Amino acid sequence: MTSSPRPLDATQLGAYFALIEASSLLKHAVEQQLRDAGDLSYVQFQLLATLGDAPAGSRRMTDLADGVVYSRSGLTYQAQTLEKRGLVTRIQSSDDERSITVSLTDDGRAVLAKVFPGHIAVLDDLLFSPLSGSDIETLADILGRARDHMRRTPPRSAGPRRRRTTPRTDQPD
Amino acid sequence: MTSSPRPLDATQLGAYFALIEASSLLKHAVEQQLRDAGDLSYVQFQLLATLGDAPAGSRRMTDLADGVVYSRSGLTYQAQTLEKRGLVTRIQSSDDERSITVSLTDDGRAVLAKVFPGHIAVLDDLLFSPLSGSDIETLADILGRARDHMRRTPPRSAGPRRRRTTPRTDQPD
DNA sequence: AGTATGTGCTTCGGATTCGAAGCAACTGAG
DNA sequence: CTCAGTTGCTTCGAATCCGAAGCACATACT
Repeated sequence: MTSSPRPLDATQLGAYFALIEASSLLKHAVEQQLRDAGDLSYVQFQLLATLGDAPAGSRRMTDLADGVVYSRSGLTYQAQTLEKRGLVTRIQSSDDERSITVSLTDDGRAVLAKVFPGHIAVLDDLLFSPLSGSDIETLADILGRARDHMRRTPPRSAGPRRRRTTPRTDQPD
Repeated sequence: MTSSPRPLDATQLGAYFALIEASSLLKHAVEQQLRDAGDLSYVQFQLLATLGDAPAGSRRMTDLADGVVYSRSGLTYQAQTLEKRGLVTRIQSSDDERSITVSLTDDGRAVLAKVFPGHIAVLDDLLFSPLSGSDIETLADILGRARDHMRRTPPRSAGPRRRRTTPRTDQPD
């Protein structure tokens, strides 16, 4: 069973490790900056930033969770925390009785603004400085494609409801 | 103070988000695979893999922590867990009385082997499949450079080891 | 040698995390 | 309308995580 798992070639391995290491190192550094610039955790920042980017500064809980790749329960926790700090509000959607709309408050925007310059500085220092303009373009392109692919690929073996996806080999459905 | 923070241009933003999102999505997916293939968390896998890669299948705690970008206390916790499961051993270095050498056991190697094929499958499906060979090469190159840069850049404002903390205004070194 | 500093690891306490289970509102088929 | 299945969110319990503090060995400076 553990026979030749078709080993990744060196390049693939290198790309994989570089991806994981780079993102970990970057996240770690950013986390520190955020911590002492505005007492925010990385997720919290991601949430505020996502909201700030949204059309009306607001999004549904679920969309937010998907956006930052987070568990729903985790998001509930963080949303409560952020609400307590007055950085976001949570109101029930009149449209959908069970849906909750999270919105950025003015305070939230303020914190975001306060933290942003330092955030960018870290990115410049750590991520962009050793790369050329075209490197960055290329990176955005390649990783963008990878991300899009992952976003649209359902979790392996977790899809209990694949209506099609499978060429009805045993399940006519 | 919050005046024009010199906004990142669209490409930079795109690269940054793509990096974070891609790594998060990938990590998440891999985590699930590892969980039900060998009941390992991502860090645990990283640790075993790092050890498996090491010359004698062993490393010092500190090096291990740096390698996977983890806190020391977190590593202590995981090392204990892995030791309890018999996947690694921890022995004091005879050389350095306070240093601990973590080594992969045969069981550890077995688990690693058991989990590896599925791990690679996930990588192929999610990360590599939408990329060309040269994409992967390029990715490895660019991210590799970024990672190396970050590894050698000390944490901002964490003052590596300024001898006196004071800018020799009174201390002529 | 003798003291100040540095290094390696663990313990401690508290914050965060996630999955599973639960609840309420929606949806679609009869 | 009514029932079964979904979907959106929260609660719960247990695992994990990190930084600060602590401890013991090592090294440097005098």
